[in-house]
Amino acid sequence: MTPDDLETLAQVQPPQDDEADGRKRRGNRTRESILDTAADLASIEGLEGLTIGRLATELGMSKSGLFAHFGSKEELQLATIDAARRRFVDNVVRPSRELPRGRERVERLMNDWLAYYRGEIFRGGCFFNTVKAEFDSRSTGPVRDVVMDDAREFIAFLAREVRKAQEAGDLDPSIDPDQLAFELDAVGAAANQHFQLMHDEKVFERAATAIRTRLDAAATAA
Amino acid sequence: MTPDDLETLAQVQPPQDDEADGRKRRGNRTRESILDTAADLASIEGLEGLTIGRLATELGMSKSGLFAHFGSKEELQLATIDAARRRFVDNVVRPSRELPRGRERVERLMNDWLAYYRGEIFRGGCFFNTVKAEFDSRSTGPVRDVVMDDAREFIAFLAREVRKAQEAGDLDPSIDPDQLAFELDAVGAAANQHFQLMHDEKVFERAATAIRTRLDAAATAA
DNA sequence: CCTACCGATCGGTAGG
DNA sequence: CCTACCGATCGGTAGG
Repeated sequence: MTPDDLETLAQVQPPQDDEADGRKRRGNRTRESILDTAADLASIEGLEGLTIGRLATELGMSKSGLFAHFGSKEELQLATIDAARRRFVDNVVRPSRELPRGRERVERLMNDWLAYYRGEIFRGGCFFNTVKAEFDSRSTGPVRDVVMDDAREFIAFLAREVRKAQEAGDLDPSIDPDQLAFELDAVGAAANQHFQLMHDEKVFERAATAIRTRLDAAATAA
Repeated sequence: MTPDDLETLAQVQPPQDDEADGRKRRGNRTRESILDTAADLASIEGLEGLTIGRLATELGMSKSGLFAHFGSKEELQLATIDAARRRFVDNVVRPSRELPRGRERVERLMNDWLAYYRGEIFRGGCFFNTVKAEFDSRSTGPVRDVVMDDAREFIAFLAREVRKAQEAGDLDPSIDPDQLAFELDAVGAAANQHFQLMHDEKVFERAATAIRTRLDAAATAA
């Protein structure tokens, strides 16, 4: 459909750094390290369980010193989601871009995704699975809306990659990309949750098997 | 393997009621209604987000009046899980018991499960999906342990039903029941989460399609 | 089942 | 980026 638009997934706002004295630069570096820690904490406790006091303690700074970087807890939550999205894109979305469109790229993407779960790129497992579950039944608000958009966007991204593999002649054009994307996403989320809950690495073999079976069934008899 | 042991899933402790004056009976009724409300709140906010103050307000009683029924927040959390398990068993596990073992029973089970999601039997969607995600990356403790055991037990229950369908000759004996159970569980959990997040009922058609495809592929060519 | 409390922590602010 | 605070709420207790 659209070209290789990982841009929609990676809305990176480059930190401003236009003052010569380096104070803003230092401030931005502090901000980034705050958000990295915040994303790790939130992957464990969620974005509500992420409290300013605990985050400040973890960083060895005062609550108000930390708070000065953000106007409110909601701003902190939204900035944390942005930082987490960058980490997700770097680890899961970007690497497979170097491969040509097709089944091979889809498989690489799935492998990177499972490796990201297994490697606990966030301290508490996938940040996005945690916050999706946290906000899925809460009333609307800016944070919930962003979480929902990201969830939707990732499945749409998977569906686009399936469609490209169909156009490349690797996958049967008659299958429904959205259906396959839903099933792939379900398997990945389940693998992350079971791994976090049971600490059993075998679940990744189960997930890989499920993904392979799904792609084999969708493959063109070439 | 074992017989129709839904007992392991439904460890119902019948309320004691041995005093003639009805005070205990009333107390137990109050306790049950507290736990029903607690399970609904926890399905939205999680078992940590379930605070004694909010629960008391919702029930129109004082914090300490409510607290008298439980010795600690942890006791309240564990009792809430018990109450939620009963509701889950009544709605998802029990109905299909009336069918003979086999593929038909598995399909009935899956249908009841999706109907339970769609019908929002808990106010915030499936209680167990919420608390699994909440506790999956937390450090061990009694609550996390029970949540993990329940998750494990449900997948094992699905696997047993698959095995019975194999023994009945409905499903190919060469397929791995644990693998199929993992995939069925993944699809169900994803359907619940997407429904809660996007409020789109179409996800249940996707889930039903995924389940049907999985069972068709596992069916014996009869 | 209640009122009345406890110390700790929450998000946030004043003022520097 | 700090100290020093605010009112609200947390889990829990004393005493009835």
